[in-house]
Amino acid sequence: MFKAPRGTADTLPANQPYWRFVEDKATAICNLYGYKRLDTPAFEDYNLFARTVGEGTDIVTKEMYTFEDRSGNVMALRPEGTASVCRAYLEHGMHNLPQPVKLYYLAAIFRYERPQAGRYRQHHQFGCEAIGDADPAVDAEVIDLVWQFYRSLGLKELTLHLNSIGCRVCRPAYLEALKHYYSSALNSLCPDCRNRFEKNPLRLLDCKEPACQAAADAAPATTRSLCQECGRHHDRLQKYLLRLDINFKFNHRLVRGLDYYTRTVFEIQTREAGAQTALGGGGRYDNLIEDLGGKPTPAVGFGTGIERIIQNLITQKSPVPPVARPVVFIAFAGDPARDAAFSLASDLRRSGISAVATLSSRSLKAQLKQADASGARHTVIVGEEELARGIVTLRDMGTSQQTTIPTSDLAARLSKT
RNA sequence: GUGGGCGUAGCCCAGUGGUUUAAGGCGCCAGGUUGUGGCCCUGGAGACCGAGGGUUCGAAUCCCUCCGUCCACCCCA
Repeated sequence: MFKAPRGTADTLPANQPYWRFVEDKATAICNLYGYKRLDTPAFEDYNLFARTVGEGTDIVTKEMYTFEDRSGNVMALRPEGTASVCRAYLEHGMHNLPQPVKLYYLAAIFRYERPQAGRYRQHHQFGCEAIGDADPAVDAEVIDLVWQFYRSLGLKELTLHLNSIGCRVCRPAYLEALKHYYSSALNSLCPDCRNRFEKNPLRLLDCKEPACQAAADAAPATTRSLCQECGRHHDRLQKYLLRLDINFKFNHRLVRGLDYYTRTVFEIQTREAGAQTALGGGGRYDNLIEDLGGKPTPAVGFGTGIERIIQNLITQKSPVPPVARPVVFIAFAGDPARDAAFSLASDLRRSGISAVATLSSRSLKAQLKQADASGARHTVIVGEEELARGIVTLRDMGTSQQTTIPTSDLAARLSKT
């Protein structure tokens, strides 16, 4: 028997209400904030991701689905959303539009990981990008958008973590200071951290090893080494967040795992859902567009995981809108009426009334049972007697009240309910 | 990639001192009402007990390997 590939899942009808709910809220919030939808291909040139996410990152080195197509082009399934959006921005000359260009996506994301609670090989993200404006008010708006999105879903116990990791001007000096701080304690660090010390010192701060926690906690904060511009940006962003009444927790150890971030980085964390506390995150990436061959273009955005949101909704027992139910179920009494019932269902649908009918020969009892399970508010019963008189029996499934009405009045009657 | 738990019908699961028609519940189908649902009763279908190999007279049950799944690390959504 075939099974869904490891780390992937079917979204069954029973779970669709959650997906519909989350996607509808995402769409609504984007309409509210003036973000336009952009869909991009599920795979891109390998180098698009390698260059932006970072050659040395875990995502690129061991998590990307990389393959050669039949012409020998090296491609990769998208492991994140931002690079594709930036590629599309450049490809379609969106710098000619009023800036910032505000875009959102709902897309499948692929990473070859060992699955566990809240972590899959194919997951889905809702993300927004505001490209072409360096003002911290844009950072604030993006954070506000995702925060209000979570609120509209009814998510509770969320914490916004905020940090600034500087820019090309001030980060080199900070990294030197960080390495200087760590250099004396190298032997007490975990092997990963010793490796990070050489390859990506910023990630030293992110280590979860208990032995390294103390060192990371006491490490110099990025914000202490920010250049004047970055410092001012960071301060102004915080003022905007206060103005928006959004609480945040300053977290000097928040650095994020993608190389393209500059200045603002943030993450929204939740208590629920096991070890996966990150519901969403993002930040500013002022060099990314330029690195892809465009003019220097500042930008900021976020991505949030839909599976993790749904997991939270479920553990929180949040109610979600139910799926649509049929208005009417068509049953027949006795085989001679089957064809009439079949046609009646079709006629009702052509009038825009959602109708479900029994298609094969079954007892009326079985049909009523199906009608009950379908959730239909009414059941129409057509039998030989009704056929002869040009009427149908209309049963209200809630009250069990039955009436007979002329078949010709049925559509009008059902439209009213 | 590393470590641990678990794999019995669509779902939840009993059975792991070796010999069973592999039990039960939900769901499904049918009947109890030859034109009527949600409750109840009765019956039925549905499992080569994750896969392969081994030990044995005999394995769902013991051993090995693999696969899958879950949880955690790593990393992230």
